[in-house]
Amino acid sequence: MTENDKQTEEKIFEAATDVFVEKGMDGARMQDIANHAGINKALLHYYYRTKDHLFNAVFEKIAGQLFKKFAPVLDENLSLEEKIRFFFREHIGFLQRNPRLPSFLLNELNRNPERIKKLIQSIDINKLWATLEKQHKEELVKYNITRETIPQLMTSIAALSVFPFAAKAIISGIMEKLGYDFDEYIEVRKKYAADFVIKAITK
Amino acid sequence: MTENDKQTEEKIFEAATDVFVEKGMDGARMQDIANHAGINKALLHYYYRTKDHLFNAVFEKIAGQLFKKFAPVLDENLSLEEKIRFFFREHIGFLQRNPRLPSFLLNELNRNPERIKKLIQSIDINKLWATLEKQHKEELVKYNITRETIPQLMTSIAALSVFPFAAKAIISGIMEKLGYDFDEYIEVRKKYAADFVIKAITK
DNA sequence: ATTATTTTTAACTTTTTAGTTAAACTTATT
DNA sequence: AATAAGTTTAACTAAAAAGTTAAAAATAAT
Repeated sequence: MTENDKQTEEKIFEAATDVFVEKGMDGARMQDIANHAGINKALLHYYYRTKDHLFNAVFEKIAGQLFKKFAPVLDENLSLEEKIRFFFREHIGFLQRNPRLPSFLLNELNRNPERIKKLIQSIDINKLWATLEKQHKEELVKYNITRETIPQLMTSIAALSVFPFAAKAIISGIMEKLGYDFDEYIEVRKKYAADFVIKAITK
Repeated sequence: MTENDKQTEEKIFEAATDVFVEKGMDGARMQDIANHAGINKALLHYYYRTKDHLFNAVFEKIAGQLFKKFAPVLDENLSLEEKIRFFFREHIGFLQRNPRLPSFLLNELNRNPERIKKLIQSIDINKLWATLEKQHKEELVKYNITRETIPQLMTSIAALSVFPFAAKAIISGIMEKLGYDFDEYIEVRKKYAADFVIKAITK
């Protein structure tokens, strides 16, 4: 009963996640989601009244997942370099398991900027900088990191991790042509990106 | 007559570009395009039989524009460092004028990977490497650039330039919250990204 | 002026898709 | 066994959007 409820509700949710992530809100079809879940449209609407409801549920879960990956890195008890390496290993690892999330999220956010305010509430850059300053006071002098350049640095780190997946279609196409494998390229990238950033910020 | 034809055909094409780039193929409406062009739907179909025809025309032009920006940089008579600075200035400059292209292109390519083969034909990485090796034989010893790491380096450069625009909605949201301006952030980025890369690849 | 071309008007068809409904059926609960 | 909840079936409505049509009006070409 309640067990069963959750089973099918989850089946629906997972199917919806797959379809929305692949096709986007506009491209997704309720019938397609029902098929993926192995049920019929009537039951789909029985659980989620409208496409919007379903989409919002999916979107918020996904957005939460991706952003939560960023935050706790700074709290680890590691040196700055180790944190950077840790971040790329974990974050790229997460994206390996969810390669289509970046493209999906970036696109839906660009189309619907209202969604962003909610997400941004959870990010407090001032606090982030405070943590960084406290934990790495002595270390920071070795690096070209100032309060002014933090946005540039943060977005650069995000870019190096996220972009290969956001542009996966093109990059894997080029890789294939060169006889390389996208998955290998990504595996190598965990270290390359970390080295790249550390080198770039070291005085 | 023929003059007029081109006028309205261009009007349509520009309107279609605007709408497709903003809404994507699935989200765009033919009626909306007609309105933007200041004409009616009948005339729109008179010039472009179907939505698909119109979209393909728009997509190919845009994709061509963006990729052409990458290639000719290497042919300039400049040092490697100067080329890197030149690239970020030019490429980010282009994206400043066309901020929505990255999100649009990445998304449509991910949804429709067949399109990619056409685009990739125009890129010849082997030739690119040959040019690089020839023009910078002596210089290259100063840098951590090998044939093996070229894909990593190239995608990193692309990432640093393109990602801020692909993620503009989020980044400008965060900037706003911090009292910074996205446009200033981008202006600064032309130099920051160049310095970042040069520092990262210098031995 | 006349003819040809472009453009508008406005109603129309067709297709696709979201969402509804009611009845029958199945499975779990008591 | 009886009741309730979950699920299917299949036909349906309503709305949105693509695409069509034919006739009238405006504009350009000869």
